[in-house]
Amino acid sequence: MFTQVSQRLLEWYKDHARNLPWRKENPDPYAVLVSEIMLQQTRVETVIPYYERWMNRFPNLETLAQAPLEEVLRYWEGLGYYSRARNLHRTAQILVQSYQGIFPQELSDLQKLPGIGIYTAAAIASIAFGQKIAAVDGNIRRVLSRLFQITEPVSLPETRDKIQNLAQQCLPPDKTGDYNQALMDLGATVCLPRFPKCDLCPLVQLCLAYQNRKQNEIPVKTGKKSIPSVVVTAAIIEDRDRVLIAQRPENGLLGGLWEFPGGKVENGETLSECLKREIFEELGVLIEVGQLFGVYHHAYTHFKVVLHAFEAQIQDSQPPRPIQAEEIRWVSIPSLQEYPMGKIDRLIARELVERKYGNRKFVG
DNA sequence: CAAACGTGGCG
DNA sequence: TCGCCAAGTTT
Repeated sequence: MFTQVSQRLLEWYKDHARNLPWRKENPDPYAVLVSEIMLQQTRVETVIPYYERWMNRFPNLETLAQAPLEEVLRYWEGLGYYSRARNLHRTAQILVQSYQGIFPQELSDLQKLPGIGIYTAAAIASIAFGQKIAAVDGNIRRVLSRLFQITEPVSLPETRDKIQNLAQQCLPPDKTGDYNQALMDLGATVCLPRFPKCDLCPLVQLCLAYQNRKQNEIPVKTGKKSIPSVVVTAAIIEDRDRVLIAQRPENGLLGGLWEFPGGKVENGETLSECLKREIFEELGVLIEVGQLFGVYHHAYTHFKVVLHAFEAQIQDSQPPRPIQAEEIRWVSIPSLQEYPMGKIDRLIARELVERKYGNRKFVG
């Protein structure tokens, strides 16, 4: 049965492999690394344009290692999970400085690099170096849980171990990179989360879930907790043609990105009181809160936010200083585009440009 | 080891 | 509007 799986899979892959920009006859380990990191928790269609721009600007380990982190984050902006970009940058520097720019081929060595966990290490080792290792991602967990009719929740560590072992048992003697990618492509194009296309599946005759008509009930997921909602304020503080932005601490949400300063509304506070308090705590200055600039809704992975942005002016003889921020800077409105930002702050920055200069230039 | 960590698309 | 999902890693 295990041999059948890989044989049918590899046969199917010859005709049905997706044509993706990072897939080459002899894959460049760097290209595999970049694509794998970008693809973590992120759709292929989203990644492709980012990958193309990235490889154009940072075509190899050396250019990435030498680039300033700020520019790296700017190229990553919009992809989310920004620690991936920082870790990828650090990994490039480590490989250049400590490995003479040559990738280690062993799973355990790869996994020591920042941002490279068990899946990514296995993907690089198999795809770029032909190592005999199963790389098991979300797609493959879905495919194999159906194929072997695994009814325990796939989120459980024991279940993951079980699936990892099954994937390893199905591993062919060679072409392990193709095997791993074939399983992923099957999951992405045929063995879909909802309404799998079993009539197109090369493994349908082997699939236990299909035989028992359970393909729509597997994989089993555990219920998720509901996520909280928070209200926050932000200040657009202008001084002549400059606006004040703050850089978030390196670790944590949107780490290292720039934003319009502000923070969470507390117990029974008005929006205006909140903003004055936050700016005093963060920047050490008193402000006057002006007109409402806009209200923005956004959903992160583990909470929702409603952000109220206000225009504001400093009413203080002291200049602002970075108390909680990594750094603060007065910048011209057009230069806002050079600073990496999260979704909401980028939207505010763009609206600021439009209101100042009309819908002509500088946008995007 | 459960929780933190982004964003866009879809029903 | 809303929940769920998508090539995981780190703490």
